[in-house]
Amino acid sequence: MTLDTVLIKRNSNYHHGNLRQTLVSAATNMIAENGIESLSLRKLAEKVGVSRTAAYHYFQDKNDLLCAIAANGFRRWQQSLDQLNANQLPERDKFEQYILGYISFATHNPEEYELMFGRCIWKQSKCTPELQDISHTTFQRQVEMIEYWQSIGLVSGDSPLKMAQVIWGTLHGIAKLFIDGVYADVGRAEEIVISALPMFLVSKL
Amino acid sequence: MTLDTVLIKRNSNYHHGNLRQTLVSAATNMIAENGIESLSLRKLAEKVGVSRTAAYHYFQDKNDLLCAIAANGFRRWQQSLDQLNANQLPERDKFEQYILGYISFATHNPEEYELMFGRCIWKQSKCTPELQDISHTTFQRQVEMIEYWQSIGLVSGDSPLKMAQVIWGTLHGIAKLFIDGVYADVGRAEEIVISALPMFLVSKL
DNA sequence: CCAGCAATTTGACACTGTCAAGATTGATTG
DNA sequence: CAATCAATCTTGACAGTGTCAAATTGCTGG
Repeated sequence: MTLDTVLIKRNSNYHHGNLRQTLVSAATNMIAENGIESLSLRKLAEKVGVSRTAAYHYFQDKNDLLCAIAANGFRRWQQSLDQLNANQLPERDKFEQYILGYISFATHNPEEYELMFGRCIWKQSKCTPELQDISHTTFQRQVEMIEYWQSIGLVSGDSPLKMAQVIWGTLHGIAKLFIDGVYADVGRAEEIVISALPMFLVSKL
Repeated sequence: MTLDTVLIKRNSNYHHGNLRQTLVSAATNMIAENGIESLSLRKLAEKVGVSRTAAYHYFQDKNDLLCAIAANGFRRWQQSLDQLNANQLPERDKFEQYILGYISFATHNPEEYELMFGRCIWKQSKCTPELQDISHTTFQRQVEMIEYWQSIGLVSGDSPLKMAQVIWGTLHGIAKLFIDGVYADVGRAEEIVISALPMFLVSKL
C-alpha cells in the first residue's frame, strides 16, 4: 500500500495521496529549520514536488496554512498536558513539571511556539476557527490546572484567574526572552524558571 | 530656518533637509497605524514624496531602518526611566510606577514594542551595532534598578540577577499576552500586573 | 564657471502571494 | 466498456516587494 502510493507518486504528480498533510508537515519542517519569515509557498511547493498554487486547494491563504501548523502545535502541547496529568506524582512536583515542560516546549520548538503565540496570527481576524477553538480550550485548561493547584493551597494569590494569568505571563515572558536571544544562554532557562517557582507557592513557614 | 528647509522641500525633491529623520518618523507612524508587516519601503518613499530607493543612502537595509526605529523606542523608554528616577517617591511607589510604566509603554506602543523585543531583529546577526548598544545598556539599567530594590529589602529572592530576569520576564509576558490579544481586554492589564506585585515584594509579616 | 561630490532617481531583476483559466486524473454511472 | 464529472493539479498572469547598478541632478569649493 505504501509501495502503491510511492509508485503513484512517481508516475504522476496528480493525486499523490494526502497533499494537505504533506504540505503541513513539510512546512513545519521548513519553519523549524529556517524560521517563519523564510517560508514561501513556492519553495514549499517545490520541496513537496508540486506546482506553486497546488496548496490553494487545501488552504485559503498562506495564513490559513500557518494556522493549521499552529493548531498542530496546540495539539502536541495538549498531549504533553495529558501525559503530565496521567502521572501519579505529588501535586507540587506536577506543578514543577508543568513549568519545566512549558519552557522546554517553547525553547525546543521556538519557531512553532512563535507561530502559536506570536502576533501574526492572533491579532485581527486572521485566526482560523479551528485554531481559535483549540487554542481557546488549551488556555482554558491551563487556567483550570492552576486554579486547582491554588484551591488545594499549593499556589498563592487572591484571585485564582488573575494568578493563573500572572503565572502564564511569567512563563511566556521568560520563554520569549530566551527564544529571542535577549537572555543569552538557553541552557539556563530551567535554572531561572526554577528560581521563580517559590514566588508562586504558598510559603511553608 | 525651519522656513528655509520648508522652501527647499517645496522647490525640489533633491536635498530636502534631513531625509533620514523624516524617513524614520514617517515609518514609525506607518508602523503604529498599520503594523510592522504592512510597512514597505516603496509605500514609505511615496508617503515621504521621494523615490523608491532613496532610503538606501541612509540605511543599508530595510532591516537597518527597522533597527533605527527600535533604537528610538529604547531611547524613549530610557527617558521614562530617567523621569521615574528623578521623582522623590518612596521606593515602593517607584517600583510600582516602574511596573505600571512598563505595561503602559508596551500596550500604548504595541508595534514599536514588538519591534524592540520581537524576534525579527534580535535573532541572528540582524542587529545593528547602534541598536545592540542602546538595548544592552537599557537592559543593564533595568537589572541594576531591580538589584537596588532588592538590596534595600524591598524585592525578594535569592539571586539578584535571576530575580531581575524573572520580574522582567513577567512584565514582558503579560504585556505580550495583552498586545497579542490572548488576554482580551487591554484595559485590565494594570489590574493584573498590580495583583502580581506582592509576588515580588518581601512580605511584611 | 566648472569639476567633483553627495543626494536622488530610473531601470532592472528575482522573488513573493494569489487569482483565473486550463489540463489531468480516478471514480461513477449509464 | 465508454462517457461524463468532480476533484485535483498546473500554467499564465499580475501586482507588489526588496535591492542592486547605472544614470541623473543639484550644490559647493576652487
